Amino acid sequence: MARTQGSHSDITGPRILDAAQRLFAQHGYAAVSMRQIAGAVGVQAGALYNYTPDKQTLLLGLMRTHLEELLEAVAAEPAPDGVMDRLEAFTRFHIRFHSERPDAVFIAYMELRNLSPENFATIEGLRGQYENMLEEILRQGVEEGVFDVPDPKIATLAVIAMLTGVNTWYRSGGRLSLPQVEEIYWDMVRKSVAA
Amino acid sequence: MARTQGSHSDITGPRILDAAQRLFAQHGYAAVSMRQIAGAVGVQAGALYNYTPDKQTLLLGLMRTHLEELLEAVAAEPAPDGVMDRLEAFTRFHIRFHSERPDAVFIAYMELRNLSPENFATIEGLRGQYENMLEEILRQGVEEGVFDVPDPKIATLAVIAMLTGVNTWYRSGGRLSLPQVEEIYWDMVRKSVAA
DNA sequence: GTCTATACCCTGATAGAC
DNA sequence: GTCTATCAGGGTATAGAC
Repeated sequence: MARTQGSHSDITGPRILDAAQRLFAQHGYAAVSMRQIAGAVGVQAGALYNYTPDKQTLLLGLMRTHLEELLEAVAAEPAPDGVMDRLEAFTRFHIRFHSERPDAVFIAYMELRNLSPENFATIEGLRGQYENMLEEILRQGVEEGVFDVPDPKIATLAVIAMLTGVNTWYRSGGRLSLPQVEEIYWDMVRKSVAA
Repeated sequence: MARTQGSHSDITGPRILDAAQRLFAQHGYAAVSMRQIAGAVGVQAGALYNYTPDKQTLLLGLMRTHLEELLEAVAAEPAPDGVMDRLEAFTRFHIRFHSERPDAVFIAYMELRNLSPENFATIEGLRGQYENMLEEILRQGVEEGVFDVPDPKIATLAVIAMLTGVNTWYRSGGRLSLPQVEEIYWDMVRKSVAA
């Protein structure tokens, strides 16, 4: 049933973002209609436009929020002294943070095609900032002789691809606990860049 | 200009598949219309239905063909004797095969959501066959004491995620040649599972 | 702030002429 | 085998009442 009229801006806004994130992750941005999102929230399609100028901006907002939260969270992590400890902290942080937000991660990787060139550049810039943190760890480790990778940039992409791959199979309550997953991946990351 | 009537089944069929693969990879399955595909081929939308019963079957065909070709190609590779050599062969084959088919790979990973449950099961079955080949190599290597991974299944997924990640950045004619890429990744794979 | 109503366009798919 | 024409439905976004 349609609700009666009234002011709900403070709760409708977040509910729209939640519904859009869930639906975009499940069916894909292009396959989800504004009517579906509105239906999930319990309003009519037209009401969505009090909160977003258009569908594209809704997507951009989700992706930017995700990446900004990622950068804030990684900046808030305690940074150990040694490069090996920093690599371990990064690895465990990445797995933990990403496994907690499967929908946002999925969208941030899968829906890049639907961004305008400027918006794409914005998002890629944020992602690049995150990647640079790992790259810096690897570069310093190579300098110190602790790591041995022929190309820190490529090694960065390889490690991140491996770690983000956790999201394709990990489910809370499955065969392996998250600490076990962290352990397995940290073991592989550590060895893969070892001197 | 529209072409005149005539029989072109032998060339139109493959051209439809090529156009669909390119467009699906570029914009996403849901964002591409049958009219766009027809336009790229140079026919009217109705003509597509001489070649596929519907859009969904077009997608399934692309994904199944890709995975069947993958399985055929990996089966046709010479299999070395030792597990270390087999892992190296698998690594290099994977990078080479996937880098040659970026569009098909992209679709096979990104459009799983758009498959019906039965079709999804089919595709996942084929993918599982491929993954099992790597898993077998790792299991045997662990038995022989050549590799040390706590969980061969997870290690398989981790290695494949890392290797498939090449497709997100590698471009022919870029900074690194494919043999150089193979070398970098083989180095990391080898170490990551090393005993 | 939400509703209803609607403009306007595009969608997948089909029918029947050629 | 391809065309034109068409159907029924759904797409984003807006206008104006309340």
